[in-house]
Amino acid sequence: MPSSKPPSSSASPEQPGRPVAPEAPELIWLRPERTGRGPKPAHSRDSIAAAAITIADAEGLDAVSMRRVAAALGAGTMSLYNYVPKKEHLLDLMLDAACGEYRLPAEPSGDVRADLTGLAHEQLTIFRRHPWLPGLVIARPGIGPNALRYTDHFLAVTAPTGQPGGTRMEAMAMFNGFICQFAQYEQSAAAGAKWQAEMVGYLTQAAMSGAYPHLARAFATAGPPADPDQAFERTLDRVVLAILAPTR
Amino acid sequence: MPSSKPPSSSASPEQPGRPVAPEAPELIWLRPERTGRGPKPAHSRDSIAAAAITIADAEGLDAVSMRRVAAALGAGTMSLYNYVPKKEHLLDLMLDAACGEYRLPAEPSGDVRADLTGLAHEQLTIFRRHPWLPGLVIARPGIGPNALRYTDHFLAVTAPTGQPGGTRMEAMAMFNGFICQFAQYEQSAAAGAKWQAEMVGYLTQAAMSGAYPHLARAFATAGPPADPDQAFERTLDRVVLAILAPTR
DNA sequence: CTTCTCTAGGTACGGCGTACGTAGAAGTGC
DNA sequence: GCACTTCTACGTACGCCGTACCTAGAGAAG
Repeated sequence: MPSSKPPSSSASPEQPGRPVAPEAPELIWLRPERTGRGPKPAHSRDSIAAAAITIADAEGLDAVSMRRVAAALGAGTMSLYNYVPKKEHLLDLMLDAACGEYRLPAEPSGDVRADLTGLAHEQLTIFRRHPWLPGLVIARPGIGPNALRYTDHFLAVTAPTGQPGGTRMEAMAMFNGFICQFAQYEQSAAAGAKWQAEMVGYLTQAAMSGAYPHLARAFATAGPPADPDQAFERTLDRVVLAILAPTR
Repeated sequence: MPSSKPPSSSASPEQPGRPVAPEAPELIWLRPERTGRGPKPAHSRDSIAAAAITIADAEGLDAVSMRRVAAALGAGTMSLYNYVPKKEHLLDLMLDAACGEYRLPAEPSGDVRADLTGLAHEQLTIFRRHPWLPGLVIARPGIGPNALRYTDHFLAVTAPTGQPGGTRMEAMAMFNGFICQFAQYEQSAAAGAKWQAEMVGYLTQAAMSGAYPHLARAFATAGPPADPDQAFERTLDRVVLAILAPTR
């Protein structure tokens, strides 16, 4: 990072007499964390993200409110807005901080299939540690420095396929989407036995009603509830296969 | 639907002297819409869902609040709670009502690949009509009668693969997940030119910083912005391929 | 007819995101 | 050194949210 200025925005000349903020960028990653003027901030983006993640891990994403996070930091509610102009940005910080937990090898091994499988397991591990994370990954682009490091790694891993960059980005979206979905399914399964039982009862009733013959057959021919880990491996295999397949 | 009672819940004998609700089911589809006693309701689940969908289409899912929906129906806020015990259930109704928009052929053609491709396009069309829908589909199981009709159809379409029911359900999750993700990406792209420009600027800056060499190379070798429709077809092809592939 | 259940709807509570204003700390330019 | 500028901290307040709880009254069941 040689220059501290965001590349000088040559588009709007900016009248010199107007000291007002030129238009603060919407993207939090374009806002400098510190400008150097004024009193030293008592907190950092990292500590804020860490506090928010602690709350989310313990009580879910809904429990993460500006008030809660500020209180956890020992700050006044509105002080938080000096660091995080909108709550949306707080989620961005959480997402990127979580992406910082990836343990990525410096170089891909060259075995694309093995690298992707390993990456998927790493991702699932992190998702299990932070149950709220899949929801964020699905909802937001994921663009902070740590997320970019992940993206870069994925591109490195898939480079041997010879596919163009855009295609590999699409593949990454598919890959991430699958893992998010699996993690969320796993959570909802673990969530409530009572709710689960209710749903199973409802579904079998629906299947037996005759209105959904194929669903009924699928239920009838289903064996034991199927090990989730096996289902993950099985479907991951197919996703990787789709990624490795040559583009039509 | 021969019996109006949810299959008699043989588990809890239910003391006859207690007139209190036995434990209302959490699942809205297990609650009868009408019991027959008392005054006739002024609204129906369908009309409520329709009102909510109208609001969501026009102003986004965040604009759908119990107050807004009730007002749109000309009802008092709290009256809505007679039909929809929790807001969560309102979302369930919306999701299922939207699933009712599928135009599904009575029988699959037998060409699995063609059927899946057609289904994907139908789904994308509906998602484009209801931008809030992918978010719901990703977040919730989708279990109402119309959603089950969709599930049944998917199982029918994929029956010729000879895969067991569970595997085909996993395939459906992958299939839906991909289309949701694409639809959401499409929306965010269409959302704001200014935000878009900001992000492109940030990303190119990041790529040029040297910290993300593979990302930089992908940027450098990228041609024109790539037609989204083509990207959809391309990735859909791979998803279908993954679905058709034999399980390891 | 009596009784009991259901519906409509108002009021109120606690929590949310955040606009706005004030007070004071820490750098900058003369 | 000093005024000026710019930043931080934080309290107050507004409008919205989901929804618990309560009162009336409609209408089927006995």
